[in-house]
Amino acid sequence: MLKRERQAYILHQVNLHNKVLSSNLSQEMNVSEDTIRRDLLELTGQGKIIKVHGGALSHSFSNFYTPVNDIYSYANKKTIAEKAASLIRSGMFVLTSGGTTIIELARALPLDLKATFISGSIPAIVEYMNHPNIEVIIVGDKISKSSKITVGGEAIAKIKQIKAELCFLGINAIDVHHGITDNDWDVVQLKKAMIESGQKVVCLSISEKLNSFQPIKVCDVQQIDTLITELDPKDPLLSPYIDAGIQVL
Amino acid sequence: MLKRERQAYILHQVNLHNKVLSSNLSQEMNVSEDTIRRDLLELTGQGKIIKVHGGALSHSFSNFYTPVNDIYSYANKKTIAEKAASLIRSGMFVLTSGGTTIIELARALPLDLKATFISGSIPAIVEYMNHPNIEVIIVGDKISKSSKITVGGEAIAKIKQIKAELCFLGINAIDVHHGITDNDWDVVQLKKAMIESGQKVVCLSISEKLNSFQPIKVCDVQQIDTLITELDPKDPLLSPYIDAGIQVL
DNA sequence: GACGGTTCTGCGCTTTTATGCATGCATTTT
DNA sequence: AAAATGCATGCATAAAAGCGCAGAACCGTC
Repeated sequence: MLKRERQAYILHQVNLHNKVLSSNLSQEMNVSEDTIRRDLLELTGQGKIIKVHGGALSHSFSNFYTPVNDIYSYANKKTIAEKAASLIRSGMFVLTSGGTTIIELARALPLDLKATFISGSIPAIVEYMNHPNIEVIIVGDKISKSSKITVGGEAIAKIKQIKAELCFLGINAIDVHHGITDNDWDVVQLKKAMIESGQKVVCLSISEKLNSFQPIKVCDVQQIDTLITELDPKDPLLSPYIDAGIQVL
Repeated sequence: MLKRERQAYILHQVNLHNKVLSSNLSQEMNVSEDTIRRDLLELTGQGKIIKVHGGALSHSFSNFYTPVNDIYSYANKKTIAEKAASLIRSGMFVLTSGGTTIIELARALPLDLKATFISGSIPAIVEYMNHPNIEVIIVGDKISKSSKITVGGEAIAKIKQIKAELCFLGINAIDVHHGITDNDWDVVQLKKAMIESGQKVVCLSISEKLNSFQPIKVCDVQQIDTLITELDPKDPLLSPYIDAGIQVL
C-alpha cells in the first residue's frame, strides 16, 4: 500500500467517523504503528486532522475545544488590527477573509465608522454584527468547520460579483518567492476570488508567518498592495517585501 | 475512548444540561471518577466549564452577567427543543429560522446525528458549527441586526431553490384565526419562503405566545403541519390547534 | 544493468502520557 | 463521634510517542 493511498484512507476514515485509533489503522493496513503515527503527523502538519494521544480526530470534532488564547500573539494581532482599521474610510465596501487577525480587526473598528463589510467568516460576522454602524453582508454556502468560513462555488460566484474598495486577507504564510500560500484548498479558492474582487488588497500577518510557505498557492506577492505586520515598517525582515513593491505598514 | 473525545462529550453534556455529575459521567463513559475529575480540571483550566463539588456547571449558567432573567421560559424552550430534536432523522435536510428556541434546538441535537442544516440565523449557525456531524449551509445576504438573520431578495431566492424535508420555524405569535404573525417585515418574507420550501413545517413556540398576534401575517395555521410547545399535547390550550388539523407534540 | 542518492518503513530503545488505585484529609451527613 | 462523600497526592503500570538507526524500496543517471 502506498503512502498516499494510506493517507487518503486515513483522511477518509477520519471524515467519516470523526475519530481514528492508531492501533486500529495499523491493523487494517498492515503496517506498523510508527508508520501510522508518521502519517498522522504529516496530515496534522497540513491541517487536515488533529492528532491526539492514541489516534486522531477530525477538525470539526475538536472544535469544541478552543485552543488556549496565546496572549503573546494576541497583542500582536491587536497592533495589526489597529493599523488595518486606520485604512478604512467612511462609506467603504470592505471584503474580509477569515482568521483570528481579521476577528481582531473587527473588534478594533472605531465605533463611529459607517461602512459595509462583506465576509464569509462566521466569527468575523458575529463581531461585525455587534457594531452599531456597520452594514453586514454574509456570503452564503456550505460552511467549512475547520476554518469556520463559507466555501464552495456559490460563495466564490457571489464574491466575483462584488467589487470592493478594500480587501483584507488574513494569511497563513507569505514569502517573496512563493507568494501567499495556504493549506486548505477550499479556502485558497475563496481567497483567490477575494483578491480578484478587491481594488486594493491588504494582507494581515503576524511576523512569524513571514518567509514561510504552505502547500497550496494563493497568489504572487505582486498581486497584493499592502502588507501589515506588528513590526515597524523599517524592520529589516520587511525590506524584501518593500523591494518587491509592496506597501508595508 | 480518547481523552479529547471524552472532554468533547463532557462539554456537550454541560452545555446541554447546564450541569454534570462526575459520578454520572464516569459511569456513562466507563472510566474512573479520577479520570473524569482530571478532565473537568483541564476544561476548567481552559475556561470552558466551572468545576464544583461533585461535578461541573456550564459557564453561561452561573454567569451573573448574562440575564438568565427567566429561567422559567428557558426550561420551557429546552423542553421544546428536545421534542423537536426527536423529529430529526439521520441524513435529513433541515431548514431552520432564527429565534432563541431554534438555538436551543441546535444545542439539543444528539452528538451522533448526521444531517444537513440550512439557516440564515447567525446564532443558530454558530451552534450548528460546534456539532461534529452536522453539515452547515448558510443562506447569504444582508444581515438584519435586530434579528441576527440574513434577509433580502438573495436569501429568499436561495431558500426557494431548496426543498428540505423538515422546516423548523421559531414563531412570535400564533392564533387559530390570524395564523402565524410577526412584527418584522423582512423576517416575515423569509419565513414565507421557508414554509414554501419545507415538505413538513414544524412550528416551535412557548405556550405564552399561543393565541396572540402581531401586525404582519406569515401564514395560516393550515399551512403548518406540526406545533410543538412545552405543554402536554392534551392540554386544553392546545385543543383548538388540534381541531384545526395540526399535529401537536 | 550498476550506481549513488533519496524516501520509506520497521525495530529497539527511552521518555512521556494517561489512567487507576491507595492513602490521607476536609467537609458534610447521620 | 462515626460514616460517607469528594478531593488531592503519590505511585504503579500500560500504552503511546519520540528518537536514532539500519535495511528496503524507489528514482534518476550513467
